[in-house]
Amino acid sequence: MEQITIKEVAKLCGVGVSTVSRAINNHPDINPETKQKILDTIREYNYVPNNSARNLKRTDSNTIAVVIKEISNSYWGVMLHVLEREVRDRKYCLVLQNVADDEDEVELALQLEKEKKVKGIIFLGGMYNYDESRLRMLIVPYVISGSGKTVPEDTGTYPKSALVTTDTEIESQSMVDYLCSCGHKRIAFITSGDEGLGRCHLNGYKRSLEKNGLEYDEKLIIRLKPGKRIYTIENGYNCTCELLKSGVDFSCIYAISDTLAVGACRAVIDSGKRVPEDYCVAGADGQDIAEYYHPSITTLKYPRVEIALQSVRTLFDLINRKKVVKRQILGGTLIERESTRKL
Amino acid sequence: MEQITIKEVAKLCGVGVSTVSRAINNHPDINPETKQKILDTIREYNYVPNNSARNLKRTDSNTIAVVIKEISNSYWGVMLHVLEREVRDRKYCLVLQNVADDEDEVELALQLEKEKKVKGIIFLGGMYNYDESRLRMLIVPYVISGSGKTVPEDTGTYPKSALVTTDTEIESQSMVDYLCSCGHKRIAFITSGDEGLGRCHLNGYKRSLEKNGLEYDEKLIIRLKPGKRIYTIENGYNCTCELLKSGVDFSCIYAISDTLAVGACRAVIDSGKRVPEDYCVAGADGQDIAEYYHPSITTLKYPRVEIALQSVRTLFDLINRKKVVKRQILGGTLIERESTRKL
DNA sequence: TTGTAAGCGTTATCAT
DNA sequence: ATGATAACGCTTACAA
Repeated sequence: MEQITIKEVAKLCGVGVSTVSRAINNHPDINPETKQKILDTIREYNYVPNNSARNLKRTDSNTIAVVIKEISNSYWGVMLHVLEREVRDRKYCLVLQNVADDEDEVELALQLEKEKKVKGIIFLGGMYNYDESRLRMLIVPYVISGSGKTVPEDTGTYPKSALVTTDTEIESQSMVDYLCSCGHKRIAFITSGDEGLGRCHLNGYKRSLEKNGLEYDEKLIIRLKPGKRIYTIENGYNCTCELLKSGVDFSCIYAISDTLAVGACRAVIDSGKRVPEDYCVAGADGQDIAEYYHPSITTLKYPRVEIALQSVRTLFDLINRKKVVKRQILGGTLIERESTRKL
Repeated sequence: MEQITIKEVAKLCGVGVSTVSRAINNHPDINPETKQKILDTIREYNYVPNNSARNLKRTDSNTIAVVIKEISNSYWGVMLHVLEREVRDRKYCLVLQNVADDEDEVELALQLEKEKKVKGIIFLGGMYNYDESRLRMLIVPYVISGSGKTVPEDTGTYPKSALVTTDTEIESQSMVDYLCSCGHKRIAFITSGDEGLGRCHLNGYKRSLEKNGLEYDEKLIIRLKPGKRIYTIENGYNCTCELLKSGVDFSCIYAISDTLAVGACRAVIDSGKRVPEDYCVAGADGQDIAEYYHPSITTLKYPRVEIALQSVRTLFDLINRKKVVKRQILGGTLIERESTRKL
C-alpha cells in the first residue's frame, strides 16, 4: 500500500494536478461534476494530501501551537479543554507541544514556528526565566498564558505578544495574609525549589510574613526539588510526613498547588491528627479536588477557564492585528473551606 | 525579521547549499573549518531549517505520534509522562494529537502519517468502534494502548500493530464480584453511556451479577452522557446526589473512574451519610487521588506505567521489524481501601 | 473551466 | 571536500 500523490489522482481522473488541487481546496472555478469525480476518486484511493508539501508552499497554515510546561500536570486539564474547543470553533488546528523540565520552551517555539508554520503560539506554564532575545525572534504572535511575569515590549507597528495570567506573588501573599488573620504564627510552606514560579510564591509568602510582623523561619520552608512531576499528591504527602516527623513547630501548612495540599492533608490524617483541628491546610490553584476532598480544602481559585478563554481571544486579536491589552492580570479568589479555621 | 533559508546561509558563507546541508546534518565529509564557519553564521543569523521542506524530502522523520482521546482527562497524566521520557530517550520526537469526543482517531492518525511522516503511532483511549478498513490504511506501525479491545490481524510480512491494555470487562467484573462478596446485593453503577468503554464495563457488571445470582436493575445504572469531559469529579458528585435523592435502594456505588468515585464519596458525605458505614464506594483506574482521598477509595489499579512502557517498547519493536506479542493484556489489581467494607 | 510549469526549502546524487 | 542539480508533493500564476 503506497502513498498516493496528487499526480496519480490527476492521472486517475484524467485531469491536471491543478484541477485536483482546486477540488481539494474548494476553489470556485471548477466544474461541479469534475470536482465530484475527483472527490470520489480521492475517497476510493484514500488520498491524503501531504501537509509538508502544503505547508512548504502555503504561507498560512491555520494552526495554533500550545507549548505546555509538563503536560502531565493535571492543572492544565480544563485549560487544554477550553483551548482545544475555542481553537476548533475558529476553524483552526491545534498542535500540542510538551516541554520537559529540562527543555527550553522558547527554543521549541522557534522550531514550531518554522516547522509547522503556526499562526500563533500560546505558552502554558514556565516562561519565567526566558531569554528575551530569543523570544523576540518569534515572528508569529504569541500569548503567555497562566504563568510568566512579563512579556517583551513591542517594537513593530503591531503588537506581537501579550500576557494573560494571575499574579502569583500577590495571590500567595493574600493567602498567607488570610492564614495569619486566622491566628497562625508558624506557617509551613511547601513550594517548588525553582527560580520561577517557586520564587514568586516564596516572595509572596515572605512579604506577607513581614507585613504581619512574623518571623521568617527557613525550617518551615519545604522546597521541592525541580525535576519532573513536582505537583503530585505523593510529593505533598511525603514531604509533609517528613515535616511532621521533624518535630518543627507549626500550626498550618500552605502548599502552592492543590494536589500538594491533598497529600499534606492525608499525611496529617495518617499521623493520627485532624485537619483543621490540629493542623490547618491550604492549597492553591483551585483544582476540583480541593472542593471535593474531605475535608474540602481552602484554596486560591485561579480563573483557569477565564485565562484560557482570554488567551485565545487575545491571540486571535494579535493575529488579526487588533489592539490588545498587553498585560492582563486576572485575580484569583480565596475560597475558605473546611481545611482551615480560626485559631 | 525575515525567515532566512539555507540558500542565504550558503551565500553568506560563500559555499554551496549542499555544504550547508552537510554541516547541519553532521555529515562526515566536510572540512571542520568550513563546518564551524557555517555553524557560526547559522547561529548569528538565527537560521532554523524548515522542517516541512525537510520532511518532504526525507523518508524518515524520527517522530512518534500519540493520539489521545480527550487529553484533558487526568488519567493520562503519568502515561504521557512516561511516553514522553521513553520516546526522548530513544532520540525520537513526540507529537501529541488530541481527539475530541466527536472526532475520529483513525482519520486523525491517517492525517498525521502523511503530514508529519511519523514513524509510529500510539493510540491512547478510544479505539473501540473504529473502522477497520480505514485503520488498515495506516502504513506505519501503531500500538493501541490502554484501551480498545482488539487490533486487526496482520497481512504483510511484518507485524504492523499491537494492543497493550487491560481487559475492561474482566476487570470490572472482578470488582463487582468483590463487592458482591462483601455482601452487597444492590450496587449502583456509574458508567459512561457510550458504546465503547462504557459498554465493556457494563458487560462486566452484568456478568458478575449473573454469576452471583443477583438481579439486574436498570434503576441502579447511571449512564453519563457521552460528550466532553465525562470523567470529572463534578459529574460523579452530581449524579450521586440525584441517585441519593431518587430514593432508589442500594448499599454500594461502583464508578468506572476514580474521579467519579471521589465525587460519589463527597456526595454521600454531603448528604449526611458516611462512607463506608452507610454506603460503600468503589472506583476504577487507580489514580493517585483514590489512595489519598479520605476515606481512601477501593479501586482497580490499572498498570498505567507498565502499559505506557510496554507500548513504547512494542512500538519500537514493530518499527524495527521484530516479532511482537500481538495482544498484551495486562491485569489490574484490586486494592481494598477504606471506602468499602464487608456488610 | 482547465492544464502547464514555476517555485517552496530541503536532501541526496552526482560530478568535480 | 565541495558544488550543481534533480527530486520531494503541493499551490498558484499564467496560458489556453
